[in-house]
Amino acid sequence: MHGPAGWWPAETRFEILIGAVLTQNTAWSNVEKALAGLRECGWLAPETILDAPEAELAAAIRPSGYFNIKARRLRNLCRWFLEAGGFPALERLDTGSLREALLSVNGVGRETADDILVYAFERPVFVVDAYTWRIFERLGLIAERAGYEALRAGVEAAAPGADADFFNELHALLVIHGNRLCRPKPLCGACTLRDTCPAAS
DNA sequence: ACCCAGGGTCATA
DNA sequence: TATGACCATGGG
Repeated sequence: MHGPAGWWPAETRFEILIGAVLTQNTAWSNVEKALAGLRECGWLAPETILDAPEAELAAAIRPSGYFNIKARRLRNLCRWFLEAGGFPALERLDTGSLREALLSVNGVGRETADDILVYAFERPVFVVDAYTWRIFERLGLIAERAGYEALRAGVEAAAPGADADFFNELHALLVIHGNRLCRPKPLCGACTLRDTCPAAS
């Protein structure tokens, strides 16, 4: 009914890693502006980002907020990515090892790591974010604030055999419909079902 | 003027 | 382990 969401919005695979950092506690509309700034400078690949002066890098991503910190985090991530051998080498790691490697980067926390695992490496991982807590608590699916790992592993265990596409869509829909600024379009008034209402599709 | 947005690190207790 | 301060922009 609501999908497919078609995540992650990016032109290249590495751009997903960049977007995952830029969107930390930030509206995606602002991330798009920052990505456009990077695109203008030709700074969407790890080599070119590392080659850029950090102050200018920060200026390019200014609209995404926290630009000084995020400029440093992007450089940390790029340095790690190249030193690790890029996608060909990283793809050979099992999901647990790859997750640990991502978490070793200063600026990459659990949610950012899991974003990258699902959307750039197509691993079956459940991403827990603020919307997940809000929605799961509201639905009574969790009694109190369990830890991040407990909820992630719990949902993954509850969906045995689910592939990366499943977790891709699940997280995307939780974000899209958990967003207070993204209310569903109202029905036309004559209709009672969204499926059949021409105004709300 | 305020609240919110696809978090994470660091210092402190 | 668990809080709190800090980072900072743009739209509703």
